[in-house]
Amino acid sequence: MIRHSHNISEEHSKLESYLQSNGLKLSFGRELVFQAAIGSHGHFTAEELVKLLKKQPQRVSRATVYRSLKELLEAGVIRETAFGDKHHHFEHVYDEDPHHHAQCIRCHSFIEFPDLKEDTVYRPILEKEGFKILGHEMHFYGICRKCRDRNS
Amino acid sequence: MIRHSHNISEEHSKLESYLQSNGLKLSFGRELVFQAAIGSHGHFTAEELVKLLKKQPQRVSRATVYRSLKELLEAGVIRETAFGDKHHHFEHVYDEDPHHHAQCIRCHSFIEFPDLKEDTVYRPILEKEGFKILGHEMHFYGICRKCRDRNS
DNA sequence: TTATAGATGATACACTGTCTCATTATGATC
DNA sequence: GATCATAATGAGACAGTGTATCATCTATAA
Repeated sequence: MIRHSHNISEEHSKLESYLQSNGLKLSFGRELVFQAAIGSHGHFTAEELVKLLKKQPQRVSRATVYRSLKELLEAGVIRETAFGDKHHHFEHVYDEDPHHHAQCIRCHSFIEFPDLKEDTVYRPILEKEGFKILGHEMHFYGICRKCRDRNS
Repeated sequence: MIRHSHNISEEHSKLESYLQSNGLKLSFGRELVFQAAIGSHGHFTAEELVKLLKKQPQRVSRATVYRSLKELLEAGVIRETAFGDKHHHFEHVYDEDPHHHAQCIRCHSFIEFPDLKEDTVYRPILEKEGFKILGHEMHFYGICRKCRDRNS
């Protein structure tokens, strides 16, 4: 069961209103980065988009990809998922069920599980600090079933 | 209220048994990295330890620091905390109150807030998957007060 | 003593993300 | 359409992080 709480044009509107309220324009480069991000499945990294957008007829530079990703992030179109490695990981919000990740510290595989709104406990605390929450992620770490079996 | 669920020699034993079961020796370099990691407060990055250990009379190289940190990680003496930037962050397990982080996507500063056991909702789900939970972290991202004020 | 295996440091390296700057595009106003 | 101000872009330089290599050193066992 996939919840279509968002649709693409809704996401696009988010971007547009973010751009407008910051005096920015919906340029061709931004549009392409938006399309690439929305068109992705699962996670992607900035560098993956860079490579992807270098292949296209209408090429987009690294600088633009990084800049646009930051905007998409602030606009709430994508969110950052924090894994323990050196890349920034993103995933888009559209058509995704909110979910979290549990990662195995041995094989680095991860499993996803649905969001159950556990974050509500913390929201008042952060808001009191003046922190504007754009999103959150639960990150469990441990040993996955395969690695446990392998050991015993 | 600080929970002393661990003590230093216990952590040291963890390291020793890890080394032994992997045919490694408790060398002077490893011992120094261990001391530095355990002696730290809050988070630290690999590079911070590198700088710290370069100042000491008994100098330790970058390569050794990175190697040893990986071992401490697998031994369970330190854990990785996932921020969205390009550094690996660590913190040691000994003598720490469980807490979480909210990070600003503009200035990368973060605030900490105490753990409120929100994870209990998810534990049954993960256990059913055969995942052995070693720990978890909540990671909020957004805009901090300073950066919000700066904009308006 | 010798042999073996691990430990180390120096260094080269690849990669990620940031920054600058000169150039180009955009769009509003006249 | 011409002009002007402002934003957008790409190229490339750059700094920082983490990895890999390799020759040398150390420790331990035989």
